[in-house]
Amino acid sequence: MDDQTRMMTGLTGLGGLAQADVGDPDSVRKQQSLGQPQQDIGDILQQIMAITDESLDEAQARKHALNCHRMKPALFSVLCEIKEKTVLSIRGVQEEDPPDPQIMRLDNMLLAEGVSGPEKGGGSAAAAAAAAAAGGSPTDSSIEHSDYRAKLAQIRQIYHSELEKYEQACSEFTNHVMNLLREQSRTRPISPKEIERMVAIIHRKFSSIQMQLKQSTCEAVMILRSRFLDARRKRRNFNKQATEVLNEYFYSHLSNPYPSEEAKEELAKKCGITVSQVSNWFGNKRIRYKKNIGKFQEEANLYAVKTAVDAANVSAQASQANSPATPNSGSPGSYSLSHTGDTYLGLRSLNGEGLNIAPPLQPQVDTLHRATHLTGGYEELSGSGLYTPHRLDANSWQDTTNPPSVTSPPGPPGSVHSDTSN
DNA sequence: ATGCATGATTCTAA
DNA sequence: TTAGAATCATGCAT
Repeated sequence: MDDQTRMMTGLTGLGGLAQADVGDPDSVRKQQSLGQPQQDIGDILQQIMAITDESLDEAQARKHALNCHRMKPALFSVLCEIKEKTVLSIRGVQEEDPPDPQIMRLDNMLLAEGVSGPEKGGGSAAAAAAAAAAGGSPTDSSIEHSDYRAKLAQIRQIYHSELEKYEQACSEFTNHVMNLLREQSRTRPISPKEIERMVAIIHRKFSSIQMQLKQSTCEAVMILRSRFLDARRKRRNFNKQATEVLNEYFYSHLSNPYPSEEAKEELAKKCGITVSQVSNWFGNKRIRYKKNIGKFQEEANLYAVKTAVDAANVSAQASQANSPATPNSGSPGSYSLSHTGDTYLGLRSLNGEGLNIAPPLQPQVDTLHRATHLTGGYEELSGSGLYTPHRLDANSWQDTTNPPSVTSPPGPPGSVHSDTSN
């Protein structure tokens, strides 16, 4: 502060000199003549030296005298006006900038991710949904989810503490500058508008720092998301029960393994997975089955027998109950929703003789048929009158590249069951 | 470490 | 939009 005061005093001293010269026609003339300027500069330097020799009290007194000069406010106000009209008006045009779209984007994103919003915001809910959609067993996903939330909370905490720091630093700096300018406004013309502008400039500088913080926070969240919620990374095998349910459906609908939306929903519910996962599973299953029927033969046999037994049990129960109701209603292996007729129609159209089977029975029939052929057993079932032992070549979905029927697999030795029914 | 199994994604065609 | 096909990335058994 001492230096400043001294400097200002020095400046006022110079100002005093200048003022002494103003309006003196002689001085102008003097400067025009050669040799005179050096003389003046010498004088000024001498005076400066004299100022530095002044005591602090003297300087203070001079400053005070200047501050109390009756013309000072008027003079400063005029000078401020001139300043406004010249320098500041040039800059003023570009100063009223609209809210930065970049920072708005970042804000929105942080809000969506639950970083900048309320504590238990939509971000974690979105994360939960994403984690659930990513699949895996519920336990696993909940573990992953809590881990994800912990990390997100960490990011959030860092973000907020940094933001607070920036805001504090910003307000501190602003206050400091404002005080400084107010102090200086006593010794040089500074309009309140100018202070305002200075504050705005400071805020802009700090907001650009804030943007960097927001940007890096967004990046951190993105990385976290991709690491924790990227489904590919998080692939978990479905549990045994789910796979069993899906396989059961697949092999019992082998002639047309395209579950309807309702069936998919039911399967998803049963397996504790999403509908899209069911779709993925069937997509993968169909293509892999088709590519290598031989490899899936054993599995097909297994599920065929299993479903056939179930079906037989259900039929037996139904007949025992002497009820005309649909035989598979309420059975664990039944998918009544899916029997909307597509398979049935397919069977009818492809089987020249026409089948006299009610649609809900078709899967069991399908399975029974296959079981009969594949295992060489269950002949008693095939002759039960429920089913006519013609191979129903309804599984045309396999036709494109491979021999069509499950009952006549191309590869495996030992299973030379040619489709005699054809 | 390696190879196979498997769920998910992406691209294409219908 | 959906299924098929290819591919990726991970899980798991060896």
